[in-house]
Amino acid sequence: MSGPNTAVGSQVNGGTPLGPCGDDDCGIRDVLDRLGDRWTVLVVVELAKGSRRYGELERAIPGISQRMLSLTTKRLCRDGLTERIVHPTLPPQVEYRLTPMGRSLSVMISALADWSRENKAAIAEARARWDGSVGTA
Amino acid sequence: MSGPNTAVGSQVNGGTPLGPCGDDDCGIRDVLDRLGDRWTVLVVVELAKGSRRYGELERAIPGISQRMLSLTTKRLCRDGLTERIVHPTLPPQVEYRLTPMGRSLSVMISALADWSRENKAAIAEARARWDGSVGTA
DNA sequence: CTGAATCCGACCAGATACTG
DNA sequence: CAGTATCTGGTCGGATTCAG
Repeated sequence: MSGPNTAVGSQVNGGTPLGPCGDDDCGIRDVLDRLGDRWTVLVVVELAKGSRRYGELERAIPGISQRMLSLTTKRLCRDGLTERIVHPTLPPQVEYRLTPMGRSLSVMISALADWSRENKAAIAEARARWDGSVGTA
Repeated sequence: MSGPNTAVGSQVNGGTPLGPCGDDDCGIRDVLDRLGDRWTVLVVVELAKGSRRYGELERAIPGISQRMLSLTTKRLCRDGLTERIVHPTLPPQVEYRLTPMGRSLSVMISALADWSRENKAAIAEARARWDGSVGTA
């Protein structure tokens, strides 16, 4: 997984050199603003397992408040990443599921999760080392 | 319900089914907390192009304050994603560069940037459609 | 059950001024 | 040039309450 690149001063991938727009961020922020919040990623991960109802999501994501779940699903729907299917039953049932675009995003998130797992220990170690040499003085 | 995931089996990727830990987020948050803030990603992207000095980063990332640049680089160093090389010259020069782990992260970010570019238009369109049907009434 | 609305605290981030 | 310290404000997120 480690970058096979040899030159530090060059790009790290061949497909997109991270900077085809020059100094611009090319809209990375657009995605990160969405992924940056506390819950969006977790909701996408849960929906990647299959369609879920409101209460199912609430129970599947410990700690999320109704407010944040509502806001998060609404934003995802707004951006075309999820669908909201209302079953006119009694009591009402609402089903959420990823759109094809949402599913493609979940692949990105999955890759990020892989990276996280692979490097979590190394990060924790580096952090401990830094804290030890700086904090203790 | 405790385990509704058993009968779903609709994962979107084969490598890692997004949920090998059951109900846990597997530390995705650890990465997202780092990537979530406004500047970390931009700094990593800039450093992916090559080593940079403090002032170079400041100029390359329009809008970043000295405070945030300082905090961001410090956090990246702490997590072992960047190195800080001090040249004992006059005036002092400090060079920042990605570590191998940082470079591997920049690959993830690059993939995310690719996704962003590919889907930005679709997101904007979906958002406009949603705003049009909901906001306008 | 599925939300929306409101209040409120916590944290992030910008501006500014100062130091080595 | 390369930071740090302090003040302040805007936004995110939680708890509660109300509604369809």
